[in-house]
Amino acid sequence: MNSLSQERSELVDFITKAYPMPLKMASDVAERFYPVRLGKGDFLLKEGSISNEYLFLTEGYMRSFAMNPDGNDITTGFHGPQQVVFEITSFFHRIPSRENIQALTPCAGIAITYSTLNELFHTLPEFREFGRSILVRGFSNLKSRMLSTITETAEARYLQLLQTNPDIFQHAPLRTIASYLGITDTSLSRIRKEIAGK
Amino acid sequence: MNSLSQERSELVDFITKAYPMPLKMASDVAERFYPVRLGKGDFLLKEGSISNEYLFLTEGYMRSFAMNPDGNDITTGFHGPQQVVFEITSFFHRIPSRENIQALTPCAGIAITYSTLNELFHTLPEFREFGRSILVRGFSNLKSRMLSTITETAEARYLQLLQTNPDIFQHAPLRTIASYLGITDTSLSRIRKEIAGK
DNA sequence: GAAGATTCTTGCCAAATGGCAACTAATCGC
DNA sequence: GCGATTAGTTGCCATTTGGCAAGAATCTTC
Repeated sequence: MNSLSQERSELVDFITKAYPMPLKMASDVAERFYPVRLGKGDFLLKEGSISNEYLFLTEGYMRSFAMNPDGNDITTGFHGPQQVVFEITSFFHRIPSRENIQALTPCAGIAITYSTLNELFHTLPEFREFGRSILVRGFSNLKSRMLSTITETAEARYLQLLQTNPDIFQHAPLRTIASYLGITDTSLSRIRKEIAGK
Repeated sequence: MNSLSQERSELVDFITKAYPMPLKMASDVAERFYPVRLGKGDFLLKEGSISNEYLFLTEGYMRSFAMNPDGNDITTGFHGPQQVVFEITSFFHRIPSRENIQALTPCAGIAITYSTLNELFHTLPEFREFGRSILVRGFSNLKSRMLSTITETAEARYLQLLQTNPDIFQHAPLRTIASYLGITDTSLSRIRKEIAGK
């Protein structure tokens, strides 16, 4: 596992790539992040509580999921290294989350709390641009996922996920991936069989 | 049609509800918005150009849509009075939009440009909180739409849209609503027939 | 108000996906 | 390593949705 200072240095890179700012500013920000370690299956966030950590993941994979009325869990997102992980609605509105965030593998990262993040936004106004860029990126990704969900077949979406996010297939069970794609595990199994036969 | 000053006053209300801030600040912001009028069918944004207006719609209805490879247009969103209309990816990344935004009815609103918005963010740091709240709201809505798209039947999504956004049915053709729901106009027609028979 | 365009509906059949249950394969805990 | 649990596959059939084309209804436009 990387040392805390290595993790902070990764974060500085990440911040300055997302929005160019003085290195000193990015470093000051990174200093405020504290280490977070999660075992496989551990929760970063549980349904009903308020998302209060803004986590920069450096190692491992996580997923977000919601329970639907029938009691099935629906994967709403996957998260990997070099990504910011939190539940936006709960975090910014300060309301209980309807989603869970759970480690698929052992995870390492560094985080800050909601109040520290706001303090940073306040003392370093330029840093808000980073916050905005994370929001915009997430929003854009979700928009394109939405479009592909309503226009493409499950097979096409599966192939696209395989191409853009191959790592996930090594860490998440297919049942989980199926729900992310909006289909049942049975259907995904058949789609894979169909593809394999080609 | 409302006067410009009425529109600005609506915007002040909207801003202070989205994020509490001094009335003076909200008024100063609203002063910078200029009127925009669109006839039915007019475009606020055309695919390939950069979304450069941050529009607060006061009257009328619009839709966003993307062309899919087969040449069909897919509605990605509907917009009504008291909503902010722009294409986030293009606007903030300053890249050509893959979406169009078009007036479904005659529309009135007030707008600012990208550069004026940034200028306001710079001179009134607190106003950024409003910008953030608009992003978070849009993101949250899209997340819940995404979840319902992958978990619910087309009929359930139709009924939900009918309940949460009934106005749209008076202004948008069903074909347009069908693509928003991720189904064909044929299927929507059958779903409506099915519901009517109950 | 008549011709033309657009929108909506319907019939027919095909394709995609789901539900359930049985079965097999892989993994976990001890 | 072994029993128990979890994950993945498959068969059978039902349901949902799509594709296409024709027809009906509605709306533009002159």
